[in-house]
Amino acid sequence: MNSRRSNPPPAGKTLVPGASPWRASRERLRDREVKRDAVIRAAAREFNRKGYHNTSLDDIAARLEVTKPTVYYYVTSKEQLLFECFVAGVEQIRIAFRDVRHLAVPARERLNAVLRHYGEAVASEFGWCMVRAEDQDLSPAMSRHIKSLKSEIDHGIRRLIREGVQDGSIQPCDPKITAFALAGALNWIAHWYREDRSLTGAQIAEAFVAVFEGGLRPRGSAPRVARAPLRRRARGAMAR
Amino acid sequence: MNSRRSNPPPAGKTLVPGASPWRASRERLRDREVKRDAVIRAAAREFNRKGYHNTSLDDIAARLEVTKPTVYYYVTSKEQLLFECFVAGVEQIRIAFRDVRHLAVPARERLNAVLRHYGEAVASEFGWCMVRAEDQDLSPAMSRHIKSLKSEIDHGIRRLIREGVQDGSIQPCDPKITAFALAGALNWIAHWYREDRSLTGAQIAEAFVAVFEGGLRPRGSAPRVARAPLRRRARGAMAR
DNA sequence: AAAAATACTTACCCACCAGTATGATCGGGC
DNA sequence: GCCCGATCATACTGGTGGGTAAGTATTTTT
Repeated sequence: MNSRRSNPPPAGKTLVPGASPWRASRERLRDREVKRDAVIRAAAREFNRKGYHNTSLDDIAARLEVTKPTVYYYVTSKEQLLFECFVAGVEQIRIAFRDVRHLAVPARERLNAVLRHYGEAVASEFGWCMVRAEDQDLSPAMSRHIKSLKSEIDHGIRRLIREGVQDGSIQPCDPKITAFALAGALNWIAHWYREDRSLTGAQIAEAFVAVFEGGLRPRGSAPRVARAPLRRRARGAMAR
Repeated sequence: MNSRRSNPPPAGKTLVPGASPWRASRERLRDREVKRDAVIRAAAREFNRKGYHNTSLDDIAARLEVTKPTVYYYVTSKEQLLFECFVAGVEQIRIAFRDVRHLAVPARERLNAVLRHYGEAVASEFGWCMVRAEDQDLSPAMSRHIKSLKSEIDHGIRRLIREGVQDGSIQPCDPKITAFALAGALNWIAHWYREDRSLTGAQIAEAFVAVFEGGLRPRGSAPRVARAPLRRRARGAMAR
């Protein structure tokens, strides 16, 4: 492959974000962790671009200007690569929960803060892996682990909703179904955010929270909007 | 749509939902369309269970108690199989738009009706394929076709939102981001509905619409809930 | 300087799978 | 009885991609 190697004086490439650390590895940075991180990050980028199954380890290696066995030197399997990306993404959300736990504000405010960080995490480079890590693609052990982490987050959201309903800051609702709606909307960001980057992750999260909070129906002014008939009627043509 | 078809004396298997029509094919049922439908339906089920890439055509064939070439007799490629499943799912949503178009009710009501059918479609057997049909997995031509259909639905939702804002039935908001939030929440149903079937698709859709409409913040009573300080503060620990 | 650990590479294996060539079987029309 | 076309099976190919064996260069340790 490239076999560049020993490039001491030249290669003054400061540090391009997507570049490979092998380039300047001649000098220092004997740090294994740094390289391992680079491998995982490269994997995340490729998974994000082409999906897990359409990305080969040769692709990832090529992106790093290395060969496949080198990737295996830092990682034991492809599935571990996906798992690490997943954990990297999910960790941000767990931190958000921790940060918010001991705040003396209504539960709805705490929930909003978590959802904002959630949205940003999904829009991050690991967002795709976090959201799309399928249990089907992973060994039973890792599948269970991932499910457990996902469940933890899900129940964290439900808990905040429940607390909000109790302290009156959130409209009475079913915590489970509401949590699914909120998380689903945010998770889906990973699907379209690659192609439409007109907003930052924080802006999207903020806008979503605004939608969740206010709802579609107008508030205050214009209280009653034609309590029209209809409702329950467009049936028949639908029932496949 | 289903299989079955005159079941004379033998093969008295009443009618298992996931059964293969080949079973009794000994008699007649020379109907090509019926079998083709069964193939696509079986594919949808397998994709739903194990994902597109983890499902081989041998799996699908085995499920039908047939061999792979038989599947190819009714379908030209694996990607076409996915495409057909996608179209089957998306068609239900397009019908919902058509049904609702000429209704003399506020746009929010029309939107709700569409969203309800949308949710039911996602919870249907083709929901997974519709939602997860990745452009990455398909040829450029089919990818474009799918994107076009998805975009059509997306813009249909945006349009209803825009009309709702104009006729006053929907709170002023950004149609694009709001449509993403709504569609995302509904799309995500496909991810968890396989494991948690405690509710029907219609019930879920109804509950989601209620959340979208009302929002989290309580209405009417309890108007101001501790306009507390905080807000914008849990930073630093997050910026990874 | 020799030995050992580190960090890679080249070259390979092999399981799996989409897709196909070929041919068997069966029903119906003559 | 016989051909014909529709329907399906057996048996194969070709390519891809995860994973590995074994060797090489470089640095560190003793």
